[in-house]
Amino acid sequence: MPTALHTLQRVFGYPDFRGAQEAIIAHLMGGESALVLMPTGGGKSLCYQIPALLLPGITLVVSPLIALMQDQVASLRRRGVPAAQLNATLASHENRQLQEDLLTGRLKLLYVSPERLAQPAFLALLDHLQARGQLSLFAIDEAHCIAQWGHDFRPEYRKLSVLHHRYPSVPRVALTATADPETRQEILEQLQLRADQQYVASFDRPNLHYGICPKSNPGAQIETFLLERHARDSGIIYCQSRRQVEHAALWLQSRGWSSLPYHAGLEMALRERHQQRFIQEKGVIMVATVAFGMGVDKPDVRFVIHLDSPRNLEGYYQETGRAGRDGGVAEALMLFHPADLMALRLRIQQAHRSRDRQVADLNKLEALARYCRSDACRRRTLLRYFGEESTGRCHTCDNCNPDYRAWCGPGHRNHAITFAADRFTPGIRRTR
DNA sequence: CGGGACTCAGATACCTGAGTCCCGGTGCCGTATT
Repeated sequence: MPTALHTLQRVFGYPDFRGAQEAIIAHLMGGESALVLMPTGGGKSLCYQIPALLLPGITLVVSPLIALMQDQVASLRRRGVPAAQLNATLASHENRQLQEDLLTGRLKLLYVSPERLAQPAFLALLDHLQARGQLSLFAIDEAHCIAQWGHDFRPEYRKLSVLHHRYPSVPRVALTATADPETRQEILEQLQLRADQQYVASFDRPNLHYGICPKSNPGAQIETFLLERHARDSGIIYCQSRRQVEHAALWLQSRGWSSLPYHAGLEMALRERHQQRFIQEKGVIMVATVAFGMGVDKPDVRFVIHLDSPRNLEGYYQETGRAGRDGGVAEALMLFHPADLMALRLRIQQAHRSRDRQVADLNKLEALARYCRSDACRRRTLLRYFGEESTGRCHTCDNCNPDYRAWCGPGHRNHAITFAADRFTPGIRRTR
C-alpha cells in the first residue's frame, strides 16, 4: 500500500510535505474531521487529494465555482487521477457516464456545488454509495463561503450540515485561506467540527507590503503609483460597483494603460477573454468588482489597489492576497475616504438581513475603519484580526516605514485629473 | 457621503442647469419559454 509521501512524489511530483500537510493527512486518514486554515499557496488541496487517493472509496469535494471545479479536475486528470465534476455544464451522455463510473467505483474524487449537494436526487446517490461503504471523505473547499455567502447570497451553503447528520461516520475537512475567528466559529458549527480539530497556519504574507493613502484625487494617485512603482507590472484594481469599474478601466485606457474591466454584468465570453489576457499577457491591469479573483492563479501579480474601501478585513485580506503568489514583493495600496465607509454603513443598515447579521456586518466594517485610521503596524493589526499575535514592526507597511507613505506621490493637491471629469464614459445599465 | 441618472423648466429648437431621487457585489440551478 502506497504511503502519503509516495503519493505526493509519484502523483504530484513534490519531494516533500510542507507545513502541517503531513499531520493533516494522517489525521484525516485516521477517520477524524478537521478545519484547515492555510494562506494562499500553502498547498491546501493536497490535504484532501492525497487521502482521497489512499482511502478505499470516493472523496466528495464541495466547491463554490464551476470554473474552480474544472481547473481542479483537469489538473488531477493530467496526473492520471480519476476525478470528475457534476454540474450543469455536463451533457446528458456525460452525466450518464459519470453515474456509471460512480457506481462501479472508478472515481476517486467528485466535485459538486453546495446547490447540487442539497438536491434529494444527489443525496439519494450518496446514500447508495454510503450503503456500499464507498464514501470516504467530504472536503469543503473555500469553506469561508459558508459564512460569507450562506446567509443570503447562496443559502445552500448553510445546508452542509446534512453531511454530518446523514453520514456521521464519514470524516469532513473544511479548508480556507481566509477566516476571522467569527467565520471560523460558524464553519465549526455548521459542519459540527470540534475546536480542537483546527489546523491554523500563519496568515502572514511577508512579501506583501501594505499602504493606505487618503483618497483625494484617485486618478492622479493611481497614476502616480503606477508610473513610479509598477509601470510594466500586472495588477488588480478593486472597485465597489460595476459602474466604477467601467469608468476606471476606460479612464486608464484613455491614459494609455493596458486595463480591462471585469464584473458579473459583462458577457461570460468577454469575462473569460479578459481573464485570459490578464493571465497570459504582461502588464495588464484588471479593474474589477469582487467577481474577480477566486481561483485566478497568476503568480506574478505585483500590486492590488483598492480604489474603494472593501467591506471588511476578510475581503481586504482575500483580495490583497491575490498578489505576490510567486513569493516576490507585491504592494497593496488602499485609497481610503470616510465617505466610502459611510456608504457601506448605510448599505448594511438597508440590507434585508437579520438584526444579528447587520450588527455583525457593522462590527466587521468598524474593524476595517479602525485598521484604516490606525497608526499601528498594518501587518500586526491584520494578523491580530485573524487571531494571531505578533509583536514589533514589519518595516514593510506605511505605518512602519515613512517611505511607503509616498506611494501616491508627495502630495495629493493636483485636482486636474479626476474620473468625474471624463464624462465620455457611458454609464452601464442596471440589471434590475 | 457624493455622484450619477433622471426630470423639468427655461431659453431657444436642441441644450443647459437646477432639483430630486436613489443608492453593491459575488453563482449555483435537469426552472420554462421562445
